[in-house]
Amino acid sequence: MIEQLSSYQRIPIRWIEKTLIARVLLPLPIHKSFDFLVPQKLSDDMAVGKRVSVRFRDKKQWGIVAALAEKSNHPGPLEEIVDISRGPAFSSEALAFCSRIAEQYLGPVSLVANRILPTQISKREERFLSIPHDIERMLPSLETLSKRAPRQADLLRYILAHGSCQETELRQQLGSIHGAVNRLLEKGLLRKSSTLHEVASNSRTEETLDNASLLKYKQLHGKRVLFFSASRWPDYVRWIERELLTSRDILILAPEMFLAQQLHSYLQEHLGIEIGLFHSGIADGQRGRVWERVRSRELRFVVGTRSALFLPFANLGLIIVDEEQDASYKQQEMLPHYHARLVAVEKGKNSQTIFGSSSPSLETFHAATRGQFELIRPNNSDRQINVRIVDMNKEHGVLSNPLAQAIEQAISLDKGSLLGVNRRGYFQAVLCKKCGHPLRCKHCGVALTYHVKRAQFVCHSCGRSFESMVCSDCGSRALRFVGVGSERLENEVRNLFPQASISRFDRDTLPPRQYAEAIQEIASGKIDILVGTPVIAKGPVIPSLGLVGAIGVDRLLAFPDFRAAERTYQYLSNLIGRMESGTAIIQTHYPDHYAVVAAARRDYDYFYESEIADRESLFYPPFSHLARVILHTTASEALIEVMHSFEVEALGPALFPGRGGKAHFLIKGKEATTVRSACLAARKAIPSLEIDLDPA
DNA sequence: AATCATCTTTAA
DNA sequence: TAAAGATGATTA
Repeated sequence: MIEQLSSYQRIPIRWIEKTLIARVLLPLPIHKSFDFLVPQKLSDDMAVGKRVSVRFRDKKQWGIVAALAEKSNHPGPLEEIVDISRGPAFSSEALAFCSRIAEQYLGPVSLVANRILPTQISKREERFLSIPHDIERMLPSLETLSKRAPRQADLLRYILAHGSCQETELRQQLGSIHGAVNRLLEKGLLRKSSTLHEVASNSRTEETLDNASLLKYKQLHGKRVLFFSASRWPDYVRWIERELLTSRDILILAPEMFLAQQLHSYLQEHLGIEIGLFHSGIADGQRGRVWERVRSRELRFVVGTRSALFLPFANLGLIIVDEEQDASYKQQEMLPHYHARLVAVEKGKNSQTIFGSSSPSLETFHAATRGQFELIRPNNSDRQINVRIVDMNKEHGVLSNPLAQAIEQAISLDKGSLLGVNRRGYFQAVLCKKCGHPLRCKHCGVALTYHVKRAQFVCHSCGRSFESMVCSDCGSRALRFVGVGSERLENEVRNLFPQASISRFDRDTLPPRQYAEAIQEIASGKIDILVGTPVIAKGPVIPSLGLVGAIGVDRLLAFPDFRAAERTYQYLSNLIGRMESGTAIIQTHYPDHYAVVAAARRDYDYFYESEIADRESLFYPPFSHLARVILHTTASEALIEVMHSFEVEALGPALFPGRGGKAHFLIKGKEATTVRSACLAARKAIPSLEIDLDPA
């Protein structure tokens, strides 16, 4: 109170009376901000990027301050800001960046900014758990614990295997651990500290850090690099080590939560420093804490998923986007529909940007061949893998003979088998009975989908439909519908190998914990056969594997999307890449398809050459840019009208399966800016238009 | 997004 | 003709 009075006297009257106005972004899907008065008592704490509480439409609402001004254009009276949050806030640069991205993707800034900023900040400081003694002294206690307290034993084993880690990581991997941690701390078998302590273990470090043969690839020259390599993590460690010598910030992205998690513990283990972890699976309070520590520059190194791009880094020196080809980098459901790859390039304008991949996306590789990326491609494919394509036109049943035999052999050799099955397609794929090729749309080359209800073949890309079709390759009228689900496969495998232990997971979104468990089980030999959906293809090598099987790839290949072949190739090569040495078997009805053949030969260039030619002749990315717009069928005419005045093609309308009255168009143009401005103009004419630029 | 005013359709 | 339904503008 006294302080306030004294500062009162120092400031001349006219300054006090000058009103301060805050432009506030409220969590509404509209493209404007609302002005509020900043009361005198809050003016000291006020800053752009802060979260503030206001009365809006007679209700309390939280919003974010977009700007401060002295005058308002609003004719009516202004409400006062009620309070300023002490939780996470944007730095003004981070807010500007967020606005720029939202605008670029034509999404409402107000909604996007409010979604990106965490709401709470956890007060509890994360501490590191480590082991105070050396391993020999721990072993007896570990044995006694195993009998009476298996939970505590598990925990110790995890730390012994992975090195010191944070409590959050342990919780993600092992579940609820609070009690066990406290008891171990009481017994003095565990140590808690605010900095990362190295564990007295000699099992780590040597395998990667002395890999001198790769040293020649370790110097970075360009701002943008495509690092095309099957094993990348050790090189990341090198590059990060070099970057750590400067005082700039580091951001590493992984496509999925569980991959971010794995990469995080790998890097923390090999670098021995504290690294932040940021993804949507982390509790909000903890995310808020990471956010604030980044903002205060206390934390300068974060591993996370695409949402980590919006963290308030002040001075990014290095961005690594691992598995850059992964489709998860595209934000599909929520606004804005950004692609993390493009956002990373934008964010990393002044820093080193590295895209890492074992099979780069066509766009990125194409850009690299044109000199837009420096290509680093070590020749390190010395794996002993024997790939075999099984022509399912000559086999019947779910499991082919060669695959069944290979599984039997793997079991007898005590090696694990990984069976990937694609249950992703909701609709049936249509294949020609004679030549096994999928039916394709004559106009866009995209695989057709059969709609049972409408009894029509529909192209989901351009909206054209056909009553009947003949095979575009051989002219045959005989068609077949294919479909193998993971459950059916699991049953089949159980029937054939009743003595084997089999595990399956088929949800696409797994808690990282379960995923890690399943991989751990097959790595340790606890299970013989693991059946799973395409997620199991993602991740580093599992050493104990001796067999990889791909079942039902045809669905991926027949997916109604121009990227179907690319996805198939990537999926297959990732799946095969999880194995160090052994046999891989691909079951397919079209064994001659270039995506299958290229994956089997482990020949990226062959795939690239075939696919890029297709893309060019059909005018698909990277030769064109796309946007998908969703509207009510009645507005179709208006949309076509608007599109006429731009140099774009409007393909559609394609009716939405399920949602009545809604349809989507595909907008295709040579330049990204043309497509964007065409969509912008279209939204002016049709306000309810949903826009997705660079759709997946 | 939620709310309120206005215009349109619908069933008796 | 009243009531239900769709549309549109507004929010500070």
